[in-house]
Amino acid sequence: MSPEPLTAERILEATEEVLRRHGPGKATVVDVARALGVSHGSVYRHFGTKAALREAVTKRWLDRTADELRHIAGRREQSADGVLRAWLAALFAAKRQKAGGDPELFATYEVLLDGSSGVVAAHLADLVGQLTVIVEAGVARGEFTAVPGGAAATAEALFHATSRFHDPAHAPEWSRPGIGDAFEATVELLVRGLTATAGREPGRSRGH
Amino acid sequence: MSPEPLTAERILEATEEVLRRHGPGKATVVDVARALGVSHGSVYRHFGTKAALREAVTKRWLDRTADELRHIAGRREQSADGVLRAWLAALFAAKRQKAGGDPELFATYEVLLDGSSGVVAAHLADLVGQLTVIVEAGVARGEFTAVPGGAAATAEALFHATSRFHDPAHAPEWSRPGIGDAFEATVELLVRGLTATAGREPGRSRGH
DNA sequence: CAGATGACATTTATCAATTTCTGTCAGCCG
DNA sequence: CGGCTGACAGAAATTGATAAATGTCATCTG
Repeated sequence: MSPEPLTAERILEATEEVLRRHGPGKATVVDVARALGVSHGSVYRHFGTKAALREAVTKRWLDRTADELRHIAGRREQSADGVLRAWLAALFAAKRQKAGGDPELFATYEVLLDGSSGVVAAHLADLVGQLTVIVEAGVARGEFTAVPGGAAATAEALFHATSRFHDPAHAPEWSRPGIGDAFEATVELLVRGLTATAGREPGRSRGH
Repeated sequence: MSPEPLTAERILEATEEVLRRHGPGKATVVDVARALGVSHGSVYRHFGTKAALREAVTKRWLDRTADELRHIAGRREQSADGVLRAWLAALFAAKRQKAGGDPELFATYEVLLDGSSGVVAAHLADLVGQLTVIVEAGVARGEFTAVPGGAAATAEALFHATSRFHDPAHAPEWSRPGIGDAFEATVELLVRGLTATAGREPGRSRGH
């Protein structure tokens, strides 16, 4: 009655399916076990806790996006400006697609996200790391000027400055009409800031 | 037994006090009435609904910050760069102070905020309006270059790009050690983008 | 004996009964 | 007569008893 061996991978697939069917609130590990035709005790052999199972399935979901972006960040044949724009656009597009394509599943993962802070932190660190690579490449070419604090601080600033276009908390805005223009405007402003002439005095005039 | 006439203002003060005492979940309009020594029917004479009362008290709270900032936005004796930096720093400082000074009360208003979407929208529009004034002044002086879309679109981009430092959703991060540097880095990047040489080609190189 | 099972204790969710709160309004009071 | 009251109906929150889920582990099975 067990055609294939019970592997972590199969459990994760079944979990995704159960989550898609029942939603985050009503998906139990008994449901997952039933979908696989095994007892729930067997699931606990692979994932010691329900939270661990949810985190694993969340990680998988996040990694899919991160891997998609990684190869853009690695491009060297293009101007840093172009790579940065492409990467940010791809990030926005990926998130928008996930939110717009299957809203219920997206809502499910939104719930899962704030139960797996460690996984999310790692994901965000990964993305900021990719941005850091892009910024460093741009600085090396003399195209970009990093802010005081270096490429890592610059990447973090870029990431947070664009959070309206990738943070799930802002997902409701992504279907608004002017959002594409707002994205363009923000990216334009940030790219201008990065490509500002290096020799110029950064302007540290204090506020009051 | 009624020393002063029952005015909307007195009700709002009592409501703030009750909210501070009981928190948003357990603050009832009967509590507010009792604090004022009147029946709850009298409160309903001034605020037709509990939601209206909560919105009014929320508006008061938000307006305090907005008014503080308004006079900074109006400064003309200073460089636009300086005004912008001062305004953003004041916004961040005000929010940080509210969140750090009385965390429980801040949490209370956080709950209130997502029950009064209209009031919040108006508040955000007000702040973006102030930023627009600053950007317009900078453009008029030849200090700033707006992004395609004009001063309003630029102001909106600035506002969203700095949301990590004023959106209550990010309040937990405001007590982290490096947050001041992160703020400086972000503002630096944005100001550079605004003050970028007007003659330069904005760089519309497409991603892929 | 590696891997799965299902009975079990403990925690967490569900549901209906009961209480409390919101919002209205006819009447009271100064 | 303008402003306040308090009894009331319907809506929402609380409670406590019941059911279901999580996580453990001695036992079984191939």
